[in-house]
Amino acid sequence: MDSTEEKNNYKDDLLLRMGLNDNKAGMEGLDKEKINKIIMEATKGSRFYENELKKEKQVNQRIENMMQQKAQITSQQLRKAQLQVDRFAMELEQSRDLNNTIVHIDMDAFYAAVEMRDNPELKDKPIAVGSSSMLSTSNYHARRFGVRAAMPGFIAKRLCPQLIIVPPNFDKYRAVSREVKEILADYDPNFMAMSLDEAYLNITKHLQERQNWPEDKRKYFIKTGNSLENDKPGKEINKASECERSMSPLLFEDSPPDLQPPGNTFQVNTEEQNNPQILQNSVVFGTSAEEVVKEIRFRIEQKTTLTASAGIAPNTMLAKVCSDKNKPNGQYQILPNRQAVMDFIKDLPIRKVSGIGKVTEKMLKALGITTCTEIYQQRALLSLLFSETSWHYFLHISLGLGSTHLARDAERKSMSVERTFSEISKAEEQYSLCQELCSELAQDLQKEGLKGRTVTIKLKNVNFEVKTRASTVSYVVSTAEEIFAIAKELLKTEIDAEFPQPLRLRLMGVRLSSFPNEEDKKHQQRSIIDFLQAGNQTLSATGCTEKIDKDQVLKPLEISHKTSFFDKKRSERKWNHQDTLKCETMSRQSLQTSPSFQVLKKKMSETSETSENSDNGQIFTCPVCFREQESITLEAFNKHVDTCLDGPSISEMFSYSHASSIEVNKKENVHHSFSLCEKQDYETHPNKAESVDALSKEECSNLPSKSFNIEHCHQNSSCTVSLENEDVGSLRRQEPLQPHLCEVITDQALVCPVCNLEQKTSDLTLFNVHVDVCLNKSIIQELRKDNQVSQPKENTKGTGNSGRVQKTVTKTKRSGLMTKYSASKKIKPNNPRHTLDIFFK
DNA sequence: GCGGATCAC
DNA sequence: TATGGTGATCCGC
Repeated sequence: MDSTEEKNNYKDDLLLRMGLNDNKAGMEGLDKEKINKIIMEATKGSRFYENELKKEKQVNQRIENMMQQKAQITSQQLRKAQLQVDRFAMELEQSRDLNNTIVHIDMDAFYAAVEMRDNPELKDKPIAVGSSSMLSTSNYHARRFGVRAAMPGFIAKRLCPQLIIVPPNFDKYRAVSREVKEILADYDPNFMAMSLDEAYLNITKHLQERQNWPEDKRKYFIKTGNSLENDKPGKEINKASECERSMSPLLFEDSPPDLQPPGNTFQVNTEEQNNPQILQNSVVFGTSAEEVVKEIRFRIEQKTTLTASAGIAPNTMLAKVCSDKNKPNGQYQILPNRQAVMDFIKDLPIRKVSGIGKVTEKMLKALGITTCTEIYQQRALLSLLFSETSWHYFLHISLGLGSTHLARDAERKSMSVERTFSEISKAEEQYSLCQELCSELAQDLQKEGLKGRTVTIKLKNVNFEVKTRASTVSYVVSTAEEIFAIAKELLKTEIDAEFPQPLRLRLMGVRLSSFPNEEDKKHQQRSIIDFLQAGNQTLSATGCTEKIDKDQVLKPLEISHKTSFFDKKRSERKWNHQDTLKCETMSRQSLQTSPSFQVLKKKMSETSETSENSDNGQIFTCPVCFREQESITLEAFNKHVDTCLDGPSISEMFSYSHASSIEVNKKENVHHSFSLCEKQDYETHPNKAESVDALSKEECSNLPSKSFNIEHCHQNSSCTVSLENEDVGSLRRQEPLQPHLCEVITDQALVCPVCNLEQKTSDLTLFNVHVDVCLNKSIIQELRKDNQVSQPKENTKGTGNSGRVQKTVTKTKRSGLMTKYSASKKIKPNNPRHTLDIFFK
């Protein structure tokens, strides 16, 4: 969103009593005091407020610590630091690069502006986009009442009872954004979009080329209607212009007139003011950077009827600050010479700089620093009080330095889903919710073909306290079931830790990270060959040799060369399935010989030789699921193959949810991860979307689609599911999430060698995941105790943790572990995404 | 690698 | 009645 005003949201005013806000209270609006009073009344005593106070105290503590540290600094240390910092500053100065022209474009009150454009009724009214619980943005009219982005709608309503809150239409914003993007690409095909309404351009090259452009190429006709396209230079457009400014749906009365750029009405440059004929209905833009940006803004407004603000400077940091200076509907340039830069920087409040937030501002303020000049004056001190990264950053700012090139879109590092809801305290509902989030995440991951090794859950309780818990495994995961298997364990730990009190949650999130990087991927390519060469031994260890030959393993590879990404994914899944079927009859390994135990033993003893195996660190491709396995050891790889053969989480889902099926409310239990059956059913019977676990055994077998048969069901939820031949075909066509056949043996009790607890699950995958997670936990605990990881885990567990283990057992017995998967509470779609960056990618 | 914090949008 | 979702990064373990 735009403007630094919004950065200083009401909380700052309220809790931190920050400096002046540039709210120009008109007759119609409210003054600052009134605004604060109303906000305070609405917020005081709330859990949210209490948490804000708590956070504020933490920040104050941090500042106090810093001040103590400062007090201990000797003048000698300071002098020494001064020399060091100045040396670095000198280097920075020498590397100063003023040769690039960077532009930052920022749409004015974007979402609100779009809504006003498309609904004239809203034009003269205060509006905001969002919901009663959170606003994304407000128009300038509403801002006069103190209504800001990131403010809950219900408080905004108290500030401004006439406020109209419009629910967001992201599809529309994306479409408008795309139009803007098309224009931007003309000036820099590699422009960098920060969100739907913000982007950086490097127009250096464009400027060079433009110097030789004839006037014709810089000429645009003015239109006032919006029916015709006016996006190409020299194209004739409809009727003559009225004042362009009136086209804007925004109200700009509070925009400082002296700051309006001279070309605000696009009155063009002097050259063609001499040509009245052209002035009638067209404009010619000059060749300077300023003219280019005017042209961009002109074209944006012509095309979308929306206004943008812009900043022009030698680097991104400055350009960003500039675009805020003459907002809305204005632009500002810092000329590319050192003096101009330093003049601009001189009194610039540090808070205006992107990257300096509320907390940093407050910390620096405690050191008497509010402007960039003051940063420079205190540079030696800062180098002693802050990390190297931080003081380097501060020094850059104080010298007016920033990026002079736009970074290529970096590879994604994580993907997540989170949701806020009204309180959920029942464990079953929490698991169920977690499962849904995992499904959503898996869908998103699939769209980008991502797999990762670290699963993180995020929990926020009703007091707004946030916790994250992560677990990293040695293999990549991507399906809902795989992710949930890990997330569930993390959640369980938290639930258990709070027992007998419930976790009272208001938000839950799931994130996947540790995606293999390019290096890893190359490695994987090689490893396929390695696998084929060395694979026979590997396979024989799993007893799979005779089932899979090299041709079969090669198939997906060949396909991948010829077909699209999605086709490739599809075929991978087909192959997964076929391979699984081939291995279906394979005899199960007994737990004792299961490779996961070998890995476990090795990890536990951790004695000396990390690698007696020559395959250490190699990456294999699993012959069953055909996913690359970045295994540390052959055993780990074997373990994976093992679990793959065991067929993962469908069975787990089934056993997990089926136990509760009797009590489950069918209607609400709409989309659990029982994708095999559910999806099948979905295709042919769209309105019969109840998940299978909501149905009894009899109902199951009576399902019209007959996608599966349950051969037997114990009371303790053990089921054996088999697919008939024709169903296999249809499943393949439909790309099931988990194309594994599954068989569940429940009578066998598995005892985790780490926590010593009996695991009620019979699914080996699930069990292995548990052991994995458990092991991670215990290693961490071990490390925290500052011990060498050498004692057997049983001992470890016996000491500090026994109480909790016991408790867990109790709880496990109580709930039978087969936690009910009743439907989660209806989640209020409180606030949809604000920014969907995928659009620009 | 983990978890809390900060920041941007 | 009621205070968001996504992604990145940094720091101190």
